[in-house]
Amino acid sequence: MIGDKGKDWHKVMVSKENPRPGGRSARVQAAVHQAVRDMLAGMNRADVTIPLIAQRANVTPSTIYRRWGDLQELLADVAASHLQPETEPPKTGSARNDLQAWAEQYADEMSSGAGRQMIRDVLAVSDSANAEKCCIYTQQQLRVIVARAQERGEAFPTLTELMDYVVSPIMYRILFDQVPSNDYVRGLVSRVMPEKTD
Amino acid sequence: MIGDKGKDWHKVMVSKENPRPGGRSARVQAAVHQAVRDMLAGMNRADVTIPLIAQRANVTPSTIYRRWGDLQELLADVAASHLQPETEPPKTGSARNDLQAWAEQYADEMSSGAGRQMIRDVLAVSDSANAEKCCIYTQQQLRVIVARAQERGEAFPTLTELMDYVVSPIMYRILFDQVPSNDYVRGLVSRVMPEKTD
DNA sequence: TCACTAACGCGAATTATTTGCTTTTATCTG
DNA sequence: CAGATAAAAGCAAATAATTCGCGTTAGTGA
Repeated sequence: MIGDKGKDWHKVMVSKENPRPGGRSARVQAAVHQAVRDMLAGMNRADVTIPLIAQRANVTPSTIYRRWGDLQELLADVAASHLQPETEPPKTGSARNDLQAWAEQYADEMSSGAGRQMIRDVLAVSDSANAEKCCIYTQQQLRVIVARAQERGEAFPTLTELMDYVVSPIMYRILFDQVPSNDYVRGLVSRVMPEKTD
Repeated sequence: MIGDKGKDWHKVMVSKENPRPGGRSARVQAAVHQAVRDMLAGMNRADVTIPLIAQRANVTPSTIYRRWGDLQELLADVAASHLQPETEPPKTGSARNDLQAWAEQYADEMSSGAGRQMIRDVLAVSDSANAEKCCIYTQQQLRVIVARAQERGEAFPTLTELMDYVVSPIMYRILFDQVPSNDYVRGLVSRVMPEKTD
């Protein structure tokens, strides 16, 4: 039947999400997220409070408290949803170049003031669900590059090796040390690639 | 002159510390830190508030607000001061074993509930001074091991390699992924050591 | 269309935070 | 070893954030 009038496709689609994702609830979530992003961009972090966010989102503070609990959790939620990459790693000539380009961009994004802060926000919450999400996003990106290499028959590190020897050092430096330079990132890539002229 | 009665040696010693570290100020700091540790150990994290800490430390809340600003900064301060190792890495037979033993213990400590939480506390604050402290502590430990290897003339990775390929992957997993197993840590150590029977 | 209820809004009660002022006491000077 | 000085602590009132009970709105399923 063509005009099936599907009566419950969305019920299935979102079955694992919030029990009542329709209309208003979704609007509130969007408005609150947007308000947080705007305020984070335009003012001192310490001045961002839940009452202010609520005002800007045209929502009652108690709504935010009931849905998110406290500011930290809200910030972590917003940060995690922005750490999700929206595009695949760009294709270059080779898998190796794909990796290098991806790693440099990853390091750049995460090193920026906004990126660093988002990571901190995600990690600040004791429930590590958001942190794991970030890890999974990264792995998804890398899996694409690994798959391309396989298709072409190029020798390539495993996903685990990439996480351990490229992603981890970048993230450690961003969090604990000074931000990684492009040269540093290129060095990490060289280290995990099978011998090559470089 | 022997009984020099040095009148300002301590002024020099602590010149980079708080401007007034003597007596009362130090007592307050100790009492507050102790109160935080006790409460963190014995109750739900979400129930730890500054007024409660103040009560337990026999101090006025405003004292804490004035010195530390907010709960996050206080927790970060307490966590950082406990992340400082108090002993040198234990000596085993070889530098390689020193490294392996140290890495396993490091991973264990940091993976524990308390350890993870301390790291999160340290990272949660935007001023990254505490985070850098942690990094420096780790490097100090590793430098001892590297120096021992040099003394004995053993081939050994550089400090940078150890940070990038042993410490970073451990920390990444603790923060974003599942906690590293002992086998995993041993694998990391094998990877950075010059070819060996393993 | 109607019943049902999750999620929101409202406002009062509670709790945390800020702030101006006073008091204590570490540190410096003579 | 007295003062003198001022940093840090205490106190309490004012402000702001958070919680909570209860009534209302509006997705959802029949």
